[in-house]
Amino acid sequence: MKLKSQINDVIKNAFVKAGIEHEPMSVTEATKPEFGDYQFNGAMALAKRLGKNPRQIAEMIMENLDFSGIVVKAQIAGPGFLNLWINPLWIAQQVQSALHDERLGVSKRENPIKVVVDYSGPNMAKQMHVGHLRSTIIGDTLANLLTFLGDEVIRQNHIGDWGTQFGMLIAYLEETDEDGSGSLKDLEQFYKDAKERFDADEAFADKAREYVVKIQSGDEHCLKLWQKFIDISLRHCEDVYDKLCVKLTRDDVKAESFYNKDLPEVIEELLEKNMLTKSDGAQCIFLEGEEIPVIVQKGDGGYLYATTDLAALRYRANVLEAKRIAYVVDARQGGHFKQVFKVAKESGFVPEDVKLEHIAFGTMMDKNGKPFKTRDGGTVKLIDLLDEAVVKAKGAIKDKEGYSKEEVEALAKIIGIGAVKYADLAINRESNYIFNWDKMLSFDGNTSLYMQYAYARIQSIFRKFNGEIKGDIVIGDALEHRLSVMLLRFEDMLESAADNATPNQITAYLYDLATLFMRFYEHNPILKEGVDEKTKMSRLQLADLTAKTIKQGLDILGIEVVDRL
RNA sequence: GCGCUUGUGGCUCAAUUGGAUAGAGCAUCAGACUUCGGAUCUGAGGGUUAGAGGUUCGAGUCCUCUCAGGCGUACCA
Repeated sequence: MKLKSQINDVIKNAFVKAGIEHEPMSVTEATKPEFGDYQFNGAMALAKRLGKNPRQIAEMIMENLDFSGIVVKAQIAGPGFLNLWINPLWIAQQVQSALHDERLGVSKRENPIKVVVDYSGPNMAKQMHVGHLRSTIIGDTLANLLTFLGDEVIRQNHIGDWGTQFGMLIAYLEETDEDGSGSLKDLEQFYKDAKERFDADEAFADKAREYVVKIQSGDEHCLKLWQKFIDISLRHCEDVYDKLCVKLTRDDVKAESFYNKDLPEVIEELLEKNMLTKSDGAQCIFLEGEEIPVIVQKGDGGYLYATTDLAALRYRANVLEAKRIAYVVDARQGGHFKQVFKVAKESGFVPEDVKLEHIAFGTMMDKNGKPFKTRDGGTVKLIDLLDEAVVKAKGAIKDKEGYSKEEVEALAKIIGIGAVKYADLAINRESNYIFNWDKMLSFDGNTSLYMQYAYARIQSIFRKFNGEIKGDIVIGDALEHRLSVMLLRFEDMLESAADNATPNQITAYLYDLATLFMRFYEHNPILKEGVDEKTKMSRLQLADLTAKTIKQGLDILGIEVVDRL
């Protein structure tokens, strides 16, 4: 249900009837209930151009409004706001049809496009740490969202599996534990040990350097070791993805090394296009208005990550045929992406009509606003953080007696992981955010627990009712009206969240919806005595669609619901 | 130095992309229960949106300057 565009149509027709020409303008949601359901502010904007006062224009529109369909009432207010009320009968119908639709009335895109979402991107030499959390879950949410809306989403996990450190790592692997079963349990420790060995023993260091060259030249033995190392490291990541309920699989992995064969071609094509300048021995692209060049080839002939990113962009635009490519990467790399995108367009690696986006996000901070670290100053391993979340969630479960031990485990996982994800997704992704266990595991406020509670509470109504729902929805009062309109806004909200890549729009919506439902439920009894059958049935259906919408919304965020908690 | 970015009640965050009296939660205070799950609901206090100018019918949002923080600044990714 594209509610907004339906109301826009009503306005547009009024403009046509009034004989006013104008570029399309959209209504917005009313800021207050007294102002109706939607408002149109265009009269003010048009006033100057038409040489009329805004209230006059608003009146012209109002006189030509069709009040026989969606809109039943309009009112001019203030300098020229046109407040609009939606027909409750129409709303009731729409809610009912949404309830009987698998997609809750959300339409599939008429013109779906191929979208690449690049996210997570762990480094195979190290364990995943908290820095990967945001990319992983924001990216996954965006991918889920676009998939739900009907786009063809290609998830891409651009893992870091290439570079000089792998020479050292595989040399150490060969020396200590060639099958990798034991010492690689903790990658962080493994890396530390290898580095120590590297610094202490000159012979080992030489071997490590030699192995770098050998992998790059395709030496079979070294490649085998390398592959083993990557496999084990990737399995660590998959444990994390699994715990996080993130949908990334091995099929989504396109590692850095995948683009190795393309790198010389990238340089060659840039040469042909006359875009390269040699500076201090390195191949550079100097962009207009940019002080620092993009270096694509080092003085020693080696390639850099800008080169790989260009190769990846080329692949994604031409082979994968993506029309939108979204990089969910830390905001600090903004400069890098700005430049690389520019080069990609200017060189023709990516056609003009392909949309390139850097979905930037801020850093995770501790309570004191400092970057999130362990007590002794190390990076926090993601897997440890998630395990802790589950332990803490167990403490939050009130009535443990009602469940078996396994049920408590399962519940704690859903609650704990959901809390971590929701807290992250609920804030504007571009700002840094402060990580706080107590806040995220609270039942109050805009948290996953509040949402899960709201859902469970509605399920409890249906357990108690345990009958067949029939009859029509009737909008009985202002709260039911507002709740219904909120439910119908679902698609508009999702579209906006998808366009801007802003998961916090989803959480904000869900929170508003749940809050509104709680108020509705407090004031409008459903199963209590004295509620007539028709009203009961109508309210049950509103509750049903609310629960389904919460569930669908959380599902897009990759968060599960439970019937009881 | 240059560039990017942020600054909103005590705290954590919103604000439909320039719209009406800047909204929530936490905390504080005051209410509502023989609970359709009170893990709820109703209400109150708390703001010169860092500061100063400007643009216009209208600015937290756009422009300029100042102050304060964060980040980035050519052969790591």
